[in-house]
Amino acid sequence: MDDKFLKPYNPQETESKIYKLWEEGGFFKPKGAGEAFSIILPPPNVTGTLHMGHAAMLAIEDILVRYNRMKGKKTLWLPGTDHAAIATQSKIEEILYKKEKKTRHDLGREEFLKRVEQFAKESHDTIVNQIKKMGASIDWSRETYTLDEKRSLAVKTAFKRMYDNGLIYRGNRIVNWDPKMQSNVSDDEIERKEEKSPFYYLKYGPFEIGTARPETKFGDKYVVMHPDDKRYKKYEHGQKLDLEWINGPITATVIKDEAVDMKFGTGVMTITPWHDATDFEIAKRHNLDTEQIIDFNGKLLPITKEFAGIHIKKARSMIVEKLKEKGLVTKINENYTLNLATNYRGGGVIEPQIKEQWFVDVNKKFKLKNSKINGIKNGDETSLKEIMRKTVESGQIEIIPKHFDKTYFHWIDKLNDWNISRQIWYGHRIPVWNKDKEVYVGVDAPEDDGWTQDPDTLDTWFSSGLWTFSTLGWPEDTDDMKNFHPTSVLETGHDILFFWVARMILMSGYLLGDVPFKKVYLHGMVLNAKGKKMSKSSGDIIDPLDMTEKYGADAARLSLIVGAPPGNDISLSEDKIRGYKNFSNKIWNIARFVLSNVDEKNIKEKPKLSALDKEWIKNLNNITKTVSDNIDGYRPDFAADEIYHWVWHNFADIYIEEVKLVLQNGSDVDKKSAKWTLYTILTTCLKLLHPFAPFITEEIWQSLPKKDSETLIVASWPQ
RNA sequence: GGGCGGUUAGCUCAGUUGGUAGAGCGCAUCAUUGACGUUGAUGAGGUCGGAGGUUCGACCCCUCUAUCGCCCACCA
Repeated sequence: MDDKFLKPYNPQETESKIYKLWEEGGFFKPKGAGEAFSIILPPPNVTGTLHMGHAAMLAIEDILVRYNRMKGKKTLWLPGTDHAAIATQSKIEEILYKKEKKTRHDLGREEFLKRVEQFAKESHDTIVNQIKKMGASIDWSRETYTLDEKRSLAVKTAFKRMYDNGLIYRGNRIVNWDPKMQSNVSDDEIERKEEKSPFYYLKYGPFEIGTARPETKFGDKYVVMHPDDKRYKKYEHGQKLDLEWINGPITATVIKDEAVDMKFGTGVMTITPWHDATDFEIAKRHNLDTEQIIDFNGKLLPITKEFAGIHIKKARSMIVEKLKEKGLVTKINENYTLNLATNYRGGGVIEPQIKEQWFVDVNKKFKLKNSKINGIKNGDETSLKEIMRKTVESGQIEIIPKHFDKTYFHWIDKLNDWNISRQIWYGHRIPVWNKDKEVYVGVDAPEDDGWTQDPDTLDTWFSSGLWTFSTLGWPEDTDDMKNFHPTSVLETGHDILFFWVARMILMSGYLLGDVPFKKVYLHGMVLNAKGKKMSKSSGDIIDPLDMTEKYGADAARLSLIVGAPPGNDISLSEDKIRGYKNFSNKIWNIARFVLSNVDEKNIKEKPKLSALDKEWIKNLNNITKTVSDNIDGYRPDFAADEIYHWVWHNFADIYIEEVKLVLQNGSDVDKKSAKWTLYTILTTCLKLLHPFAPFITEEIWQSLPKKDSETLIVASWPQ
């Protein structure tokens, strides 16, 4: 027996050594010609460090990858990082302002981007190190970045194809403008926050209207009511009314529209089409005038007269004062709660604005070439929405757990065109050039002079949408594409089902006529011991690096797997991780016991087995099947729990205790049988445990006297 | 307002095609120079949110209801 077993297991000493052994052995690269199994790593944002959610993701994916590799499949797990346009840029802007009191405009586009790149580089190195610490058996030779050259080519190619097909268009529409970020964001990037705000009732000629935002009301010259509202029967659509308003007399026009809720307030409202999506739709339907009241910095425009140049935050109370003086305020509800729209990255308050932007048309019909999508034949007319729906509806893509497909369909049903242009600097520049009235869209800049490129960048999810195939070399026709696409499974958090999963299905469906993956495994959020979000302010953040250092990566991984069924949030405490550290110790001591009682001559060939040992080999086969079935069924949580219990409470607590008696008092035949069986159960258990606890199992494996593979990582999975 | 989940032992949660409930932690009692004290054995503790229904039989299926959480939404 190796002397190392005389000391307790030391993960710190072992883990980096073992990881090096695997990496240098080239075991992370796909091997063989068999069936393929592929996972593309959801690329972590280069905004800092990994958290426990990432650790859980890595653990689940590594389990699937190691299991399939041991089963002999040609297994690829491909790493990468995400430039995370808005998230990264706002992070750098924050740091820049804190440290140097400068904005990005003080630095200029070029210098600012240098700073971002530098930060992204450092962040990348930290992240790669963390991924390795978790034991991820991922193929670093294929590492990618969403903003690198090949991915840029993919992005530009995709944009051009969609533009040429009429699926990308430029439109003057109402968008979600974030004055803080100085960019617009898509509907999905809006996070609504409840906020107490007074609600004002104002006299508008013969009507009473309500508003939480009096500062937008200057230009309101349309008064809208439901066509069926009997209270306002005497007013006709198009009727003009002269009335006194904030800055003097105006002429208002009556509009009848079904968008008005008769039950809300007085059933009458005025509209501000430039700064409200609903109002914009009403104005569009009736072809009404629109006028901007607030500029892109959040300051009032000259239409507001004496308030011009004042920021809306300051202006509101001043405007209410003026309204009061003029006797236009009828009442104020101080207990009103409104759902404030904010940017989910950076938290800026959204001010809807009409702006010219790029959109992906999700409803437009087009002919799908080379379709491998169930229910859509080659050359059939379809739409992006239909592709997103059919792939999941037909079961071609299976979402695990199942109930998320309802959420997914629900989202598709209300989906509007996807706004893909951003006014930020960090990201893929839109591949569109303008010269006078001419527009050029292409992968490369036009050759002749006088063209200027669109200053905007693309939504980060546009490039993420291509991720399963841009990482494999698309638009080139590579071997990796042939071998590994569609990928076997996408494993990610349920919080990015819309942002990412849906966009990948859209992009892959359109560009390849195929699905990007066969299964979507959604994991839950990692919460604190009380089931709440971990946060800096409550000081309960559990850091993956701290935990691997304190308890070992194997313990950290197990704590994130057991009790975490797909889709369920998991509450994590340090106690739980400590519990699995104890399990590591148990495994170590089982190995010590077995190896101190068994030597090479006992295991050369299979002896005649005692009745007891036959029974235990049968038990071993049962647990093997249970573990395999649960991993195959995408229940790694069950698989881990089952093997954990079996090893500890059956193998160790029962079998080893019985064997001790045999080794003391048994016949020679029974002793031989017991030694062989002990060793067989140990080696099989190391294999079964390997996907979950790769480091300690490999470390023990390295000291085994007889084995069917030099390294456990590529040993064959037991049948 | 719409959708989706949860509600099971003191705590955290399992319970994958219906056969009167399980784990971990905690608690109690006991063991001890044993491969491992990062241990082992034993035990206490639950009318499975509530009310109906289907069934020979329901934690599980159906209906209603309470409550918590999440997501979505143009109540100005």
